[in-house]
Amino acid sequence: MISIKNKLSEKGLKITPQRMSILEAIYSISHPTADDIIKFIRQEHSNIATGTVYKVLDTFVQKGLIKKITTDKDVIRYDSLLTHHHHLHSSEDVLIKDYIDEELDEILNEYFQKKKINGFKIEEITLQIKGKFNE
Amino acid sequence: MISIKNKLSEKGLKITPQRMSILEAIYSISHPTADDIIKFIRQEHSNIATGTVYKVLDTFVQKGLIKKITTDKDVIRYDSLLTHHHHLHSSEDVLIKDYIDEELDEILNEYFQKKKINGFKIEEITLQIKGKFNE
DNA sequence: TCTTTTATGAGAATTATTCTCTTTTAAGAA
DNA sequence: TTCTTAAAAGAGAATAATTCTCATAAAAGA
Repeated sequence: MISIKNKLSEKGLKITPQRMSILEAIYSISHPTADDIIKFIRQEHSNIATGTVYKVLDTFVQKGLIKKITTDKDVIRYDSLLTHHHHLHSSEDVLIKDYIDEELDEILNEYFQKKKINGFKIEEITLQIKGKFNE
Repeated sequence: MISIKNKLSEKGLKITPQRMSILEAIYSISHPTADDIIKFIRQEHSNIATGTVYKVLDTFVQKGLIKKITTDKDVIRYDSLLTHHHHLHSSEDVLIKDYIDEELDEILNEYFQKKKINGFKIEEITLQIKGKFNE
């Protein structure tokens, strides 16, 4: 809990029970939607206004505490893993898993160091790897 | 126009004025949203029901005539470019450009031929390349 | 403890999308 | 060409996700 408070104050955010619950929820649920977070908080703790959740999530994204993930399949999801990574998307359902691969990142960096894209300055490369999870 | 008809009948789809307009719109607008398509058709030609547009877009995706693209920023967009490619996403606005790079695809294929991902069978790899477009 | 700024709550509003059901139409058969 | 029928389109209601508004509450520093 102390570390959640720290994460908020590190970013200059006021510490409120709502923000702490939301951040806890994001750490507890894998790639949650806003609705997942609302349900989690309402079941575990007290009530929370949906508007608050959306507003706080925006704030967290702005401050770099979490990231958005998008898929073809449904609404926006949030990701608490901040180290650079990619995503494995199930082609059959909604499942998403994080995929960390520094060797791959290295290869991509080298590749795009040589091969410039005309009129475009790369900031971040994320792979959407679509496929099938077995068992 | 004949080629649009052909594209529909190739996929076993009935040729209707609505489907032709929608397909035309997708070819005319870069990475349109459903709403972009509706506006385009209503300004150029006749009226069309929004439900029809959504239904037809789904059908087209199902049949492989177009693909969905997602961004962090807004709603689902559609892509008429069918050859495998990646996307350059502006970090400043909503602009998306197609990025075709067969050399890169080759490198990725080779890489993942060697390095298997445990419990996952890759079907398609798409890069989301975020950055800045300079004029 | 007080003050001020910022956050939260409640619910209305908006937006995107889907659904339902009736009417229309494309396309192959006669 | 006309007929038949399955499939598509239309209209608009319904739903879902998200945003907005504004009054109230509560952090955090003075």
